[in-house]
Amino acid sequence: MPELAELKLTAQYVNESTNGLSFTNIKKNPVHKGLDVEVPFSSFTIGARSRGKELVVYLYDTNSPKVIPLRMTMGMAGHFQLTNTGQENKHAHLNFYSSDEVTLSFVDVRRFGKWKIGHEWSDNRGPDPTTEYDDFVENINNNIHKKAFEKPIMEVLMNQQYFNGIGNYLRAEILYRIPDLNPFMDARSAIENYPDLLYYCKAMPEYAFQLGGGKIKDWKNPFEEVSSRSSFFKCYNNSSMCNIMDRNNRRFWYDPKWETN
DNA sequence: CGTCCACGTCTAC
DNA sequence: TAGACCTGGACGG
Repeated sequence: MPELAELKLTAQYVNESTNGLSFTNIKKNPVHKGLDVEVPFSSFTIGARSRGKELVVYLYDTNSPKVIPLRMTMGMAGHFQLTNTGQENKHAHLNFYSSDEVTLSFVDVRRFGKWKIGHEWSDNRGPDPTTEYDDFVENINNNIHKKAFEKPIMEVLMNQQYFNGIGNYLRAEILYRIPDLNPFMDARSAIENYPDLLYYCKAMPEYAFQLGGGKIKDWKNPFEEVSSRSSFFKCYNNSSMCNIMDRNNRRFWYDPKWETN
């Protein structure tokens, strides 16, 4: 999916693009199998926050202090787009109609994104390593004795219970930035012996955010910023690096010096 | 034309 | 631990 940095940019985009707008209803595209979203307010404003790979859109009643959260994930390609009403994207699957001739759409070509009204953050996902760093570290330290940390660090970095927001490109770029760490080392030893590792789980997504997001083909940066992709991607999808399919069938990119035969 | 691949979960043997 | 869920771009014949 869009990973942590893209989620953060998405929340920022929702907030900036809908500033001053008043919404009247939310409609699901009938081709999508997801749940319908009924908003019991005749008029509402919206605001978004991200935490790891989740996004919550808050719906604020114009006529009362009531607020309803809408929990979302972006799947592999989900993003938001503000268009003139009637000009919505072919793959717009949730449309937030405003009374100002514009519509905010959740656009998701592959329809892997999900949503659930009335819910905030999932409790099976850990703290955000960028905005809740101390909690993120504590959550790992409190659980590091568990069996989950006996797996290779390159796999454990994708476990959202502990590394909420780290995805396939971030794990590759994080591990590549720690030259002495063998990415196939068990996670417990890796975390105990390479204290930089947890810090990089905060620093790398923050860096990607500053550059305007990962800039991978399926994800459209809503700000259209010109970012220097090459300064971020040193390993992921780089043909001079090695890659293998991991136990979860995701391609892991890594430094050839760790090549396993 | 066809096959493979993609920033992610999910649930069913 | 496979698949299922999806579309579309890249690339091969």
